Amino acid sequence: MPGYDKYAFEPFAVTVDLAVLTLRAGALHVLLVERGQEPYLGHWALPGGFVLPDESAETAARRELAEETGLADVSGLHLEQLRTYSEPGRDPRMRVVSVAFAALLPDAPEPHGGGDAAQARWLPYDGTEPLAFDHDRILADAHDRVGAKLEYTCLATAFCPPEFTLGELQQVYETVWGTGLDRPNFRRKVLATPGFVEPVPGGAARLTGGRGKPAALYRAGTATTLHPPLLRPPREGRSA
Amino acid sequence: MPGYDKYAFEPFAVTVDLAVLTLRAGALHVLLVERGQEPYLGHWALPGGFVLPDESAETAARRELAEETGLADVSGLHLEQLRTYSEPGRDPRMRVVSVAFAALLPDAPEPHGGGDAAQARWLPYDGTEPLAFDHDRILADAHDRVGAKLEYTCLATAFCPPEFTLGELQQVYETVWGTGLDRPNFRRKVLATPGFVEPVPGGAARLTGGRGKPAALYRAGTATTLHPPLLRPPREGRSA
DNA sequence: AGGTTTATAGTCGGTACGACTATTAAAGGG
DNA sequence: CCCTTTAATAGTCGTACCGACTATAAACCT
Repeated sequence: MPGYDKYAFEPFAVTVDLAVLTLRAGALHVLLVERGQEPYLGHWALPGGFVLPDESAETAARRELAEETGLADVSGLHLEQLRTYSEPGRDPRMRVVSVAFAALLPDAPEPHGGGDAAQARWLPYDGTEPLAFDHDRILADAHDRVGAKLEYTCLATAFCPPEFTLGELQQVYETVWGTGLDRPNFRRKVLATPGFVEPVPGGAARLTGGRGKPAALYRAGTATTLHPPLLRPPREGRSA
Repeated sequence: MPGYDKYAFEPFAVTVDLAVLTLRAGALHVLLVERGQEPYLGHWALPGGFVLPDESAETAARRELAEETGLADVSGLHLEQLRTYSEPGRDPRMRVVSVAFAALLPDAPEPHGGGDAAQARWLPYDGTEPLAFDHDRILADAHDRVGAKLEYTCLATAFCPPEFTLGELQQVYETVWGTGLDRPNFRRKVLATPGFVEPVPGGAARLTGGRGKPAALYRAGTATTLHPPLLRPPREGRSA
């Protein structure tokens, strides 16, 4: 290693942790794996793994995403770096620095333990999961980040299939934020934002399994940011 | 290392890189160090260094910040993790994963090479600096992040001394965004946001060295977020 | 004193958004 | 087959907020 004193630094293990979020039946779900060894044996944890020698953290994250979800093609999925967790004691065995990512998926099938032996499952997110290591904090940070980015980006479409209704898009906001939104106002706002969604030409209704008037279908537009933003309703609970 | 196969991972060097920003004479400046060895000998680079065995990245960043600026107390300065850069080839010597931070300072004295031998200097930021490694990208990301956070947080006060005028606060926005703002409107917006700033009781003027009516002094308030946000004027240059 | 400079106060019109009502198009039940 | 139910879509109204602009106040300079 020319140029570096070989004792000037401590070598670390570098891993990625993934907060994989999706909407299932109107509720926010997160992909978790059950730990098969100590520490935290039997606890739920975020999927993740080591960064390989020739990988960037982003590459490793996408590889892990494919392995853990069992999906054939994860190239189109939204993957976003959250931040890096590096507290000295966060893994009792050794010094591990973990780069955390959030991944957003349309409703996906139950994973059948792709690469890893440990079982992976979708579990509903309620903000109070006790997870292994500092993973509950990572998950909470992921939720915060996604909720904030819904306000000023077009990120919500990452939770939707290629063609979706405005009602489904609204469900994304309501589920992530945990609030209700007025339907006509939401519709007006989304349609008034150029490039957020564009109508599917012949898009009458999807195969109508439901009651009521079938909704028109839309695709994600080309815009990435919302100007002006779509602000979530201010919390009533002003603490005194 | 119980529980880990000792060959399951590659050890990495973990460093922190700092984009230290300040306002000097109405222009955005960044703290840079001149490299004293290959690679990039003689190039400007962001200050930074290795994360020590018992440090988190945040702790290492604040230590480096103190060393490089030469400031006695950096505990009150705003320090924010940007993201982690981990491309395999970003340092030609070895595998280095770097956690990048942005630090915001009120106008600070010229650093006199605190801990490191390499000279550190404030240089004006114009967005086109060719820096060592991928530091120009880190710096651009820092600028983007700070500009975005000015919109929906009270971050601007981190660039100001403990007591400041509204004109100085406006200068922060104008300098970071590179746009002009209407002074009465800016004033109305800031004062209408509860907790953004609070007036200094006996705060007439600062030692008035300037011409014109002396401005009232304010301190940073307790609020951290701006609801509704203070949006930057939309860019006119809609590319075709 | 008069003019310059900068801070502060106030006005006015347009846009956007929250709350609400009305209409339309499907499914289902008697 | 009509009538109810359900959900999507259309439209209205008042207000908060924001951009653009004008007016006043308080310092300094010559």
